[in-house]
Amino acid sequence: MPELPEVEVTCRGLRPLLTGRRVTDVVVRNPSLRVPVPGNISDLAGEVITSVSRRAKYILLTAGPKTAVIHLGMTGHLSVVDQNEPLKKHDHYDFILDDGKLMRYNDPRRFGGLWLPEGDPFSCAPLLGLGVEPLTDGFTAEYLYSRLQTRNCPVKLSLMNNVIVVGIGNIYASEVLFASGIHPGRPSSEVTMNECRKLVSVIREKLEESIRNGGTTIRNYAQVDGSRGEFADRLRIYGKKGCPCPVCGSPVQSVIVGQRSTFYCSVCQK
DNA sequence: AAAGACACCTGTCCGC
DNA sequence: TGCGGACAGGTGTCTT
Repeated sequence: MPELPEVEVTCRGLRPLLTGRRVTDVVVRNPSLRVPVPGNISDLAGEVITSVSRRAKYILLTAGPKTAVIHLGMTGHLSVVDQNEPLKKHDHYDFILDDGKLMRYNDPRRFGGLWLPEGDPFSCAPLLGLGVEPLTDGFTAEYLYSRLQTRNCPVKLSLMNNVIVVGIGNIYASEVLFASGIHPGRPSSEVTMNECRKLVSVIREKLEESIRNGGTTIRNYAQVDGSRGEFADRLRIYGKKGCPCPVCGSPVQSVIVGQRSTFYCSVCQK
């Protein structure tokens, strides 16, 4: 599923298609998601969408006084299509729009979620306690260093820990550690201040480069218009087990860290 | 408090 | 061709 760049690309694709549109109805076809579609989602009907934004890997869709919070899980996908678009397997819900189109959520693995919190959306369960956004000024080397100092888990897990920094998932964790020359299994507390400087700058570069390229499509992910994310062609280490390291040529290694496949070069990363 | 295991699902791919 | 097993972009919960 989508990591930060894929969610950001989805937001940017949705924004011009949804902003200013009235939601005339909400059709829930299959509410069964990891976080089931709430009954009050139909409260959105009649409201005009005023903004589409993102916090971590959550999409925030504000309509009138309400904000729907959408998570794509591993395989969730949002598209905006004509109202006569034929249904596909795993189409879960539609927001019907006043221009003859609808926004449709499809999710084969059903790991996604949908919330319509009462009151301040940032106070609702999934958004509470999230760490810093990596593309904001608050994400500094000093901040990262201070958070890594107190942990002994592998640095890869700290980068994927939403309490520290949000939006970095399994693909980008391997990519940024490779680009920073840091072994994914290194204890977090042994990462130096200089390495944190490198990490912060590489994380910004990689996420922004991916957003510019429409995100990463390995299997399911697609942009709102259905096109693939071209950053897949720019991955340097993720999924490259046995291939020559793009820097030194030695074979890319694969190891399980935190129950997730992890890719690294044993020569370039220490 | 932190880390690890596991659960939630379906689809796809690979080896036998 | 069929079948079993491994694996897939996330995250919440339970156990150590």
